[in-house]
Amino acid sequence: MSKPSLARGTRDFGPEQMAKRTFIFDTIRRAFQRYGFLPLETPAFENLSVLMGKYGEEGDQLLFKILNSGDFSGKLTDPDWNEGYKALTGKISEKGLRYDLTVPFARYVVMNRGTLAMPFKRYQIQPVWRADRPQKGRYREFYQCDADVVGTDSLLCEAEIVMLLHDILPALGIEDFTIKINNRKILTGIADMIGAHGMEGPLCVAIDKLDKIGKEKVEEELIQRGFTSESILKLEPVFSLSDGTAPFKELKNWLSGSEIAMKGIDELETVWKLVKTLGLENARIQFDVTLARGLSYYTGAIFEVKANNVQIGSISGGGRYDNLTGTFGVPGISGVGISLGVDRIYDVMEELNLFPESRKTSTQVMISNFDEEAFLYGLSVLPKLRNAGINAEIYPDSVKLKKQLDYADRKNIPFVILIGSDEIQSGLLTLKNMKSGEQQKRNASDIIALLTAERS
RNA sequence: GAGGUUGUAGCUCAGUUGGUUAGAGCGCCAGAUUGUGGUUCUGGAGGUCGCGGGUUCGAGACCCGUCUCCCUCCCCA
Repeated sequence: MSKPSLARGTRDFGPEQMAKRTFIFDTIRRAFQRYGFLPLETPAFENLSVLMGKYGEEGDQLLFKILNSGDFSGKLTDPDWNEGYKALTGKISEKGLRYDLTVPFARYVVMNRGTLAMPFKRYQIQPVWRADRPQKGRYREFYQCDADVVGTDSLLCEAEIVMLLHDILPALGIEDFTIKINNRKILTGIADMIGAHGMEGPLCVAIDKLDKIGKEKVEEELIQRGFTSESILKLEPVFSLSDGTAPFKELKNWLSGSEIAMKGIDELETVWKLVKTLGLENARIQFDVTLARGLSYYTGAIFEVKANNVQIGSISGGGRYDNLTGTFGVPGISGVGISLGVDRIYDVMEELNLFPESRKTSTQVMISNFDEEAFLYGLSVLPKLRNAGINAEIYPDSVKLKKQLDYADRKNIPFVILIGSDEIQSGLLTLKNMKSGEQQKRNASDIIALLTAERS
């Protein structure tokens, strides 16, 4: 016999936590549906050929791989063992747990492109798995809520994502948040402008840390990553720009020589305009050149949402990807989407005390079980309550009333029906209000009417 | 994957330089109360001290390994 334990980075969710999580899921799902997204679910695991190479090298490493079933090592030869673990992995594992919902979605779109009404809008709420080291707000199994549109380049999609976030987060009580937006094309243009063509990857990683470690440290890191001091000098405008409120003009002057950067700026300006046209006042959107995060497949807009005044990383992220389906052989389908992290939103709401006070119980009334005769009588009342739409249960054992009331108390059941010989004889049951302690004698249909009224 | 930190009852934690039988609060169970929960009082149960090895006459404490929690880096929801 061994002590039970949870796998690293995983958690159980008890009834109380589930009530809160369900509240989040329901709020998000309702919003997704209101914007015309349709539901989709995909398998927990996929063939590794689908997942590998989509998230960069780092991502490949964080994929949970599933060992082939059966005699996975039978066909291995001595050279296989000496080729290193990466080559070996390919020979003993063909499947992996999904790392996000976007790539499985792209796979689905490619496999079903003939039958989908394009542009196709889908939402998907499922867990994903990542084999990284757990930390605050970071788990190895967590839920993502994704909404994506594929099959259109329209920047309305980006604007709608902004709207969607402005619907969902306040509905959850998160009023103080910032949607940071950047565009991959601008980053590409910057890399070109400073004479570091194709190096936007490392550039992004370093720049992204600006607000965390400061300008000097960023410059140090850039040198370490192989940028020339000349390039870094040319990068100067980025630092002065980063906290401006309407930096597009400056940015245009600086990057006028880069066609691709100008296109990126233009795209962002359009998004800003569309958001305004959609009637959103005081949008919590902020352009941030230093926002460089994003999985390797992003090509246009990049989003990241931060809840302010909390010690938790971003609660949402997303962006536009032009060639994700291309990696499955079907190019030319552009997509854009957003992903909300339920587990982090939960942590934020917990930290800010934002969960509405909800009834911790689902049972509204419990019938006591005094003795055999009363039990049988109770069984005849129970279905009447349930048929009337009242959540009801009967205590299953004939034990001391004290114990039964204690159970009701602990389960936060607001009403108890006491049935004994008196009640059976008169047909008037004792309805006890557990909060006030008061009791009244009523017949079954009166009780149903009372409880129904109580519920609303 | 690199570095740091933590682990003692169901929970939160004490436990002296290594020394008898490892403690407290809360919770749990039972009784006070044979038809009445929360409050109170009384009593009780509950520990391979994360796991494995080592040092020692003797280890919860010291050493090594390992797992886990939390944190920093990397990266991300």
